[in-house]
Amino acid sequence: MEKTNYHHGNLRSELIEKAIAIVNEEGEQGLSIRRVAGDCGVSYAAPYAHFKNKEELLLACREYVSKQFADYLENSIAGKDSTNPETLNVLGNAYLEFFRLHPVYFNFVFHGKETCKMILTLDEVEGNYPPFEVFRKVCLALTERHGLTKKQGLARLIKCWSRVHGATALIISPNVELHGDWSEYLKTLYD
Amino acid sequence: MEKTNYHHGNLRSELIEKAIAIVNEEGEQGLSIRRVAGDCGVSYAAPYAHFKNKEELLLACREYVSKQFADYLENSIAGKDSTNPETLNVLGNAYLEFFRLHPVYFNFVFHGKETCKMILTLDEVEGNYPPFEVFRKVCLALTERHGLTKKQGLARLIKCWSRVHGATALIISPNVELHGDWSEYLKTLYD
DNA sequence: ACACAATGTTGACATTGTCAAGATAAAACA
DNA sequence: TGTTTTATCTTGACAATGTCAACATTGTGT
Repeated sequence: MEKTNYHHGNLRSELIEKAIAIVNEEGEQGLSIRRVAGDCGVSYAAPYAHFKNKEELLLACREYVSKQFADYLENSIAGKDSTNPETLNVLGNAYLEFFRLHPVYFNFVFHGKETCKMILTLDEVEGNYPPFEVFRKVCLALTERHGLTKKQGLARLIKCWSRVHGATALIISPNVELHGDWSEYLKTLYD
Repeated sequence: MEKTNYHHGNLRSELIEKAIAIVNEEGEQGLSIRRVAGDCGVSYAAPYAHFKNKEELLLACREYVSKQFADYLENSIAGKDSTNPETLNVLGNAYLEFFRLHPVYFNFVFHGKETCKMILTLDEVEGNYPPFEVFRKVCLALTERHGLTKKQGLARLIKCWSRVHGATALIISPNVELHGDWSEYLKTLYD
């Protein structure tokens, strides 16, 4: 494993990780296939053995980050009661916190075709966007527990996601300036 | 004006318009300086007499679109009473409608540094983001008319913008799929 | 041991952003 | 008016990049 350098052995994964590292350091516009390849110590065309083109690498990166995002959401409510309405707030806060920790990810992930494909429904859908799934499960539990209709439950799910997303977009944006502290407005934004 | 082709006479404006046309037809990734120049019937380096670099052209385009956006918002409430709370809803609907008419603009405009710079305040700020200004004025009138504090008024402004933005992001996204009609959920999203 | 598939390398080409040097027209000025 | 200055445009050049084709190397299964 150390004498031969010809076969990397783990290239696909490392390409994704190095690409994400670049996005974190310089933003998406600093990312080139050739540079990622270089960072992996591999020639500039090597990535094409693993990804059809740049867009596919980006897609894999967005999926990778989305998985991290979903995990972060899961962890925030680990052990909590899904039928407690408060849990939905915890989830919302985690949503915001994740992008506060990684501001670059917000535009990176929610941008581009074929990314974050999500079907807005209370029912389980194979392959639905993982972060959305976390919200969906909580909302489903809430809905069943409190005897709401599917339509009411879905309305709540959509409302919650939409509001948290909108608030995050505003709070995270480097172009938006607030004189004062966001915490004073958070409650208004969510509920 | 027709015999000489050397000097275009209106290049800066036409560059912006042709660039926006390309964004509308093929999205931002299909836009190159050289192509825009070609569409204007001018050589590939001509744009550099008007814009320092590609980013400056993009910036001008985003400003151009933002102005259209602000005009659209203004028109939606022309002649309406700013002290009527309903006017804020009208504005929110116009926000959504604008991006329904031009879905590409949503990511185009709200993306990139130095774009859509806005200062969240109820007070007038020279050069604040024009579309935001429309919302701000209505909220200010509302605040004064109903004897709210500045903080309450600002909270309302932020809440409104944030919610409308979040809802629009969801509704507009080509990656989000809803079984059914958005109109059933709109009321929940806004209020 | 051998054939095949997976993976990696180099060379090549088109596209693009950007600059420098020079051409041309318009505007300012004497 | 004729000249000079400035704004605008053209061509040529270069580096970075995405992508492909041809070939090299390694691992795998028969």
